[in-house]
Amino acid sequence: MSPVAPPAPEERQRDADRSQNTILNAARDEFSEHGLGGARMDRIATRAGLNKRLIYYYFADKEALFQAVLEQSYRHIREEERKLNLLGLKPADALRRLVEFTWNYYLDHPEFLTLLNSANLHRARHLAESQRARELNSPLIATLGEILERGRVDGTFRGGIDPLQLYVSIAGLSYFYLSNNHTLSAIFGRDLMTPKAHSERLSHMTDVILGYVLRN
Amino acid sequence: MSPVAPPAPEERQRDADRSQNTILNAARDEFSEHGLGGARMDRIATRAGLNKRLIYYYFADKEALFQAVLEQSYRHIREEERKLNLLGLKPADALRRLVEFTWNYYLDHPEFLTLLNSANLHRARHLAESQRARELNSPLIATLGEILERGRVDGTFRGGIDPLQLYVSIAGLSYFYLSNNHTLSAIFGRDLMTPKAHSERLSHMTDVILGYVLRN
Amino acid sequence: MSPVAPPAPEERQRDADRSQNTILNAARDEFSEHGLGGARMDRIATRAGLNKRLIYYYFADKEALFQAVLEQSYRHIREEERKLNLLGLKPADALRRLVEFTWNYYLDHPEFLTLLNSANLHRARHLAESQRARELNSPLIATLGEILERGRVDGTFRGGIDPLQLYVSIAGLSYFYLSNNHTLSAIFGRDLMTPKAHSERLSHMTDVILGYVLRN
Amino acid sequence: MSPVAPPAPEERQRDADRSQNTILNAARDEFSEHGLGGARMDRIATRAGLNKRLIYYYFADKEALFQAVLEQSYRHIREEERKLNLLGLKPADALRRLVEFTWNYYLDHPEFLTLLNSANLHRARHLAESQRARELNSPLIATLGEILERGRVDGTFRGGIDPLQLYVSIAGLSYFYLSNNHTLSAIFGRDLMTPKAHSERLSHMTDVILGYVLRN
DNA sequence: TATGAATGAGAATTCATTCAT
DNA sequence: TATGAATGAATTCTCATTCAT
Repeated sequence: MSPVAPPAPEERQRDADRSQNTILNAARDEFSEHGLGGARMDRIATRAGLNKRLIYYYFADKEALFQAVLEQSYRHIREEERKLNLLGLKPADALRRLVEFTWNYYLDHPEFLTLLNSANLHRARHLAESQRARELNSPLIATLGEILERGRVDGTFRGGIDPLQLYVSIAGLSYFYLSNNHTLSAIFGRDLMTPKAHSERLSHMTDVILGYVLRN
Repeated sequence: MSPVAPPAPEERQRDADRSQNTILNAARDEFSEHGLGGARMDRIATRAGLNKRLIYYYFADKEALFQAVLEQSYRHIREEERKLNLLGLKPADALRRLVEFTWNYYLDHPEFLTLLNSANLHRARHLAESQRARELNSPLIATLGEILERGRVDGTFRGGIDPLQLYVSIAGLSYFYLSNNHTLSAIFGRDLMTPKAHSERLSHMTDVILGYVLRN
Repeated sequence: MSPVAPPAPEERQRDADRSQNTILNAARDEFSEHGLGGARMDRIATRAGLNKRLIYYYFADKEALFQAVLEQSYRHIREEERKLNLLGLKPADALRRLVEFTWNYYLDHPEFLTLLNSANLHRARHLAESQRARELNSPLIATLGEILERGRVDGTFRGGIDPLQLYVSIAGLSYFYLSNNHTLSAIFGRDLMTPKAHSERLSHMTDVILGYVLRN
Repeated sequence: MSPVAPPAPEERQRDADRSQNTILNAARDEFSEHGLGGARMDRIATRAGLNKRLIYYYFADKEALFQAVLEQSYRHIREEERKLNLLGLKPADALRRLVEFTWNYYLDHPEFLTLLNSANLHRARHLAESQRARELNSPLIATLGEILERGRVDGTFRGGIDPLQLYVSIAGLSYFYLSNNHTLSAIFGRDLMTPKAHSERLSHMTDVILGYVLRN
């Protein structure tokens, strides 16, 4: 007779959830370090400290796992974006805040950048197949539209700015620097990842965005 | 007597060069479509129309081949950059020209973007091991420095702009849009690759850069 | 309800052991027939009746497999040597017995000879890397030392004989004949593998060893 | 017009002979270091400093090359054996001389041992196919027969000794020690290749052979 | 005689995935 | 839910050999 009582159903469920999450995190790390093609199911299992077979129990296959990781990552950044509360700030401050947030998020979540690269290498097939692609739309586009409009109305911002274009620009300024920092460093022989370099970059990007947006 | 003259030694030599080049181009396409991990030596051979063994005859292994492709790609963009002759233009025009060139180059060479992504996924190890990493430094940094200085002197540009920061920003504005166009399109439900979208993007980027650089 | 009881855990475990052993035996045959360089992993799998992938599941690679085979072979001969119980015999009889045992072991285990040759071709690198190299030391050296001492004391043996030298000589007399029997036969045009030839050789070797050891 | 006169026919012949010999020596080294299965045609070409294609020009294929190497090696030891002139010595001295010669030859030509091992691994197929196998028969067997007979007649040697058995024994005593020195050293933890160890071995072997042959 | 280019067959090893329990 | 054993299909890389000159 087993001395340990079998777990109650809800406990088992909790274990299941925990295992799934452990796998997802392990997979996220593996995919972001090696890309989809370079990731190894074996390593994911090892990272998760779980049996490889279990991955297939919860996720259909490598592709589905990658899709799940991608969705999770998008969900996470979207949640963070939602917390920003930009509309409580003056338009120029809201933009400063957004530039700063984008920079810091990418800095703190380098895996997000490489995951996006992988997703694009595969032509976003994993998003196209996702049921929840639309949920992944950034709430910031609408917010940004409103900020730009307010700024235009109060006379501080120039008019005619497409929020999506601006969103892409803000993202691009951080993204390129961080995503390509290895090649940039190798080629320009300059360490781009020191705290000083970081603060210079943030300051530069803020200047660029505000320089563009502010009615001189 | 053979009716066809035997190829001169230089000619024969050129066969080897031609094979090597064919392989390099095929490899560039394969790596850029699938990444380093997803690329298949078999497919490279097929694309090149050459025996797989020959790839190993000329290049040590997959890694070395990737490195060669990367070097070639850098060399190519650097050559094009060199042709730009920005110093013959007025500072503001020179910046417009540079934004436009960067955009068009990335647009015409999507493989360059994905190769860079792969290189960075591997922490630029392939550049670090390259003998010629330094040759790959962009001539534009110096040129950009001179343009910025001239603009400052003639009173059209603000001062204190780091050429490297500006270079990275110009690149980033194009890069993010093009490299991530699949995920962006999937999520925002907007086709970013129409001619109209392209010209809007170019116009936006030019405004951003000049809006930042011009003294009010 | 399944009519067959599921194997107990120890049973299942034994499956793994059995597979490993099957592989080891197949590998031993393949390596001994073709040498390390000439052995084929595919053939080992076929001989074992198991999937080739399984070999890599249990053994890191060809080299590690060879090492495992080598260790197993040494362990086997050492076990047999241990059973000899030479100290229960009179010194001269003990030597006769040892010569006979060595001869018969080599005769019955031709794979041992070729494995040793392979190991030496590779400068015993596989033993050097073995954790258990020391366990493979022959118990016979000590035993032989005692036998020689007893014989010396009872006046039948000459003194001053190094047990290791004698051990090597006893082994060498059988080894050369059996390991090189193909070239010897080809060159001298005499079949060395008939029963008669065998018994003549054994008799000759015994004479050589005793002729040397006995105090005239 | 070429400033260098084309080589005279006999010179070309000399070049051809030289190339063949260079290849044979390179092949001997390669085969003896790696065995037949582990030898690489590429490395042989590199060792020879000649084009790989040339090997195929002179030798049909790898097997034929191995056969040629083997024949050459046998020819060489047979030549040296022929120079020994044992019949000019007293029987016991002749045997001492032979033991010593065998030992030194193996010591100075370790490649001969590994080549023999390879040949035997392949069941002496390469000798069987050789036209000149018979030439490779050792002249020592006859000589040894005569020595033994003289010794018997002059009362120093026991009778009834088979020269072939004795030849094999003399060879085996040296062979095992030298051919297996790596495994022996690894297992017994004793360096067998010091000058002191060598002279002890030679002395031991001489004692063994003479102890056996001498009439009490 | 000599050589650089090229190749098909094969070899070791890897990988995602499934079986059996 | 969880796992160790097993596998087929690749995948990278190697090798002896031949082509073309």
